[in-house]
Amino acid sequence: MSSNDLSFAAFTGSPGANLPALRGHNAALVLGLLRAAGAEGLSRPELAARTGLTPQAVSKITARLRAEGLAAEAGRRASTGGKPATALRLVPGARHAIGLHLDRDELTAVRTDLAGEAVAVRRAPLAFEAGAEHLLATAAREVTALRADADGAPVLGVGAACPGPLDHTTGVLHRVTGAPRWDGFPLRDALAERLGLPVVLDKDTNAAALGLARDLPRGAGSFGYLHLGTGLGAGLVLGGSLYRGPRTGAGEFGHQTVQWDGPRCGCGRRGCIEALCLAAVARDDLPGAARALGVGAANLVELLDIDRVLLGGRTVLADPAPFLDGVTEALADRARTRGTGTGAPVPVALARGGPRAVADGAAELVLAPLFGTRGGAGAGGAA
Amino acid sequence: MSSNDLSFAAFTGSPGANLPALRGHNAALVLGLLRAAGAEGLSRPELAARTGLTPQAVSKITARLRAEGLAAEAGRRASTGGKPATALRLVPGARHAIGLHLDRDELTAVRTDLAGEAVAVRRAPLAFEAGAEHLLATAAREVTALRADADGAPVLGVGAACPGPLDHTTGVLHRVTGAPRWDGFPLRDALAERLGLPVVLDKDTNAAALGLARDLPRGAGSFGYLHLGTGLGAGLVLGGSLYRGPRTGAGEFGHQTVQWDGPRCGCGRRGCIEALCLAAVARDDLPGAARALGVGAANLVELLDIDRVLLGGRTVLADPAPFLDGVTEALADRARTRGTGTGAPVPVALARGGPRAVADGAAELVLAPLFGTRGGAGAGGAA
DNA sequence: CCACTTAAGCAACGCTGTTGCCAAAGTGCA
DNA sequence: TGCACTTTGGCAACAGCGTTGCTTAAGTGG
Repeated sequence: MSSNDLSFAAFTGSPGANLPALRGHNAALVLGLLRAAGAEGLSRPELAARTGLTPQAVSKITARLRAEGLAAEAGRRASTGGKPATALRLVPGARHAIGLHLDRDELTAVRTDLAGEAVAVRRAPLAFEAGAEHLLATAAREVTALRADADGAPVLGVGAACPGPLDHTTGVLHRVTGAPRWDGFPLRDALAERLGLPVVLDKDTNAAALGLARDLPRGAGSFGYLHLGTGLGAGLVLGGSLYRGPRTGAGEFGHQTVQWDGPRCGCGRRGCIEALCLAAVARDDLPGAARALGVGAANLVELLDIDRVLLGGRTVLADPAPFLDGVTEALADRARTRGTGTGAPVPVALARGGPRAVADGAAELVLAPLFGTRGGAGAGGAA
Repeated sequence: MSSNDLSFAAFTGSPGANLPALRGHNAALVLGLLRAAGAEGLSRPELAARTGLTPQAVSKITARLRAEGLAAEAGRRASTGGKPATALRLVPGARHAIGLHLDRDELTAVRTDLAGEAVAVRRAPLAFEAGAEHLLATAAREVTALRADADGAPVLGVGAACPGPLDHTTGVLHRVTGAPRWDGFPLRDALAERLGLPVVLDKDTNAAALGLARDLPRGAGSFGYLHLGTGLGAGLVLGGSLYRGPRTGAGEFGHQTVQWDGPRCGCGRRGCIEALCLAAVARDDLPGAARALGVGAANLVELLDIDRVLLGGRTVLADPAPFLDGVTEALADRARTRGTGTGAPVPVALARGGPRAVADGAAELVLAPLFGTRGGAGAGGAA
């Protein structure tokens, strides 16, 4: 449909690889390294060393990227005994992406550059339960406003994030809690038609985790993003890429049992971490809520050998300290008693982006394919 | 080191892809499809459809595979209105692999063909705590015996599986429970030198899970393999490939908290699922043990959106029915209360292979790279 | 018997990264 | 100041990948 001449969607779809796929893979790889390097950029020899490609291949690839306007030269490096190298950097403004966070009561829309930095932000009230027309109209209005300011740089597409459950691959909503009429609604296609742009849909927690994964080295590193808002969910980044599970159902962190003879949860079972956590929040016992969260975080770290735990969501952002302390303590306790690996406890931090983490991450749904960041091992096929 | 002329380790190491990597990728892909197709094989047009490659490319690739002796023609298909297609199949006997299960009190060694089917099995008593020389000597004796019977087909290497924790990437053991002297021992390299073959080392649960992953369609499908023996561990297959975590620490299923005010576990914390489960086994309350296992399985399914749960390990194999029933019931209960996705409960089954599951899987550690089966997203890099 | 369909290989081709070579542009020692 | 050395990076020729175009083989069906 849309005029996206960047055919970088390497190794997508069918598993067989041909020359265009090879080219796209390497181009995305180089572009991803340039993005991670930031304004200082990377020299051709450095790119060659990191990719394993020959310097000559890197020269050809970067020449193509420069011709497309995606990369540019950025000064010279100090000499190391020979001709000084030319640094190459990403041209962030060459393309833009739009991220939409469709929350229950508010829409947040951002326009970001290629680096993923937000260059424009808009907010609007939203009543998710009010139905499709209201949502589509609001989204269209905000996206149009964001596009009006763009300085000619093409907008690649729109990433949309909303509370789950939903199916990322088809872009269809399932039973959104508190809004049963949305069940089965093809939100992705509806948005794409209304906005006239390609749309990618995902859960809010997944989008946020994908955005946070920008800080990781390529293809490595893992973390769990725990999101405590009106509910409790998680986004999992394993081996450098977002793990969605076959039905976009991964990250249902809130209904794990941590006290099997505990109080009954809304879901019908007992001792769910979400019930324990939210009950503590309701009685203003934030350390208690953090303890419950910490038990779940420890289970997560233990099961998936995760490097890092990041916290976010409205409830956490309103008063981060007790949550950070409580979860840190739970993981330190785990490190003391078990001491797997180095014995150093897994670090806990507040997720970058604050209240904009989900919207920023939603834009990343569009950008990630350009940089070869696999946003989802396990799409789960038929047959 | 060893003369492995099959350079199919495509896209290994450095992320940059070149023509040999492309070729290796496609060759492994085709070989993997042929393996999955079994004795009936697959025709060239079918391979083309499944890979997305052109029929001509498939012809070239399969011609190379036939020249190497890895594939062969296998009769004709019925005509569909034109020239009948020729079926191609894997030649299972073209190469062999050896799998070693180094358990605390017993060694199981298998020699398998390319299809992963065991063609020879040996067992020997083993005292893991007796130290390196005893272990290496026993392993060398059994491997030599297995190789003696091989009918000239090259043995690609040895996969070795033992109780964790250990580091798959370096092949070094950590603190094996009950045998502290093993801490830091480079078992993989010691075995490789003694046996004169390439060796891959992994946790027993990971090996078993990798072996079981053979039954999945390529690149899709996920399951958790729960192994209840002297301890309780798990192997995770996500998106069709084994997930080890950055430090080979994933799958530490036993020390997840499911009753945070429960009885104290050997690890120092409270309410670990392993403690609850083994205590129930000790008092011959298998349904109780199964219930504890079921709670953990439900947490796992919920968190990772897993397709299937497989059970194994000595304790389960000794009397499978109560465990299958208990875990099935726990997952059915979860499906009733939550009903994520289709609402159908996640199926539970006994892991294929029985007492040989780990040894068979260990051989798969050697075979998997030939077929492009990614045995471990997230090897975790430095920097 | 002949038109049609499907399978599979040969030959030419475009394009990938690679290799060999050389000019450019620095450093560092005499 | 000058010369040897190192490093960068482009040009040109090349090997090898899957692709395209065409031909032959081998069936089905009216």
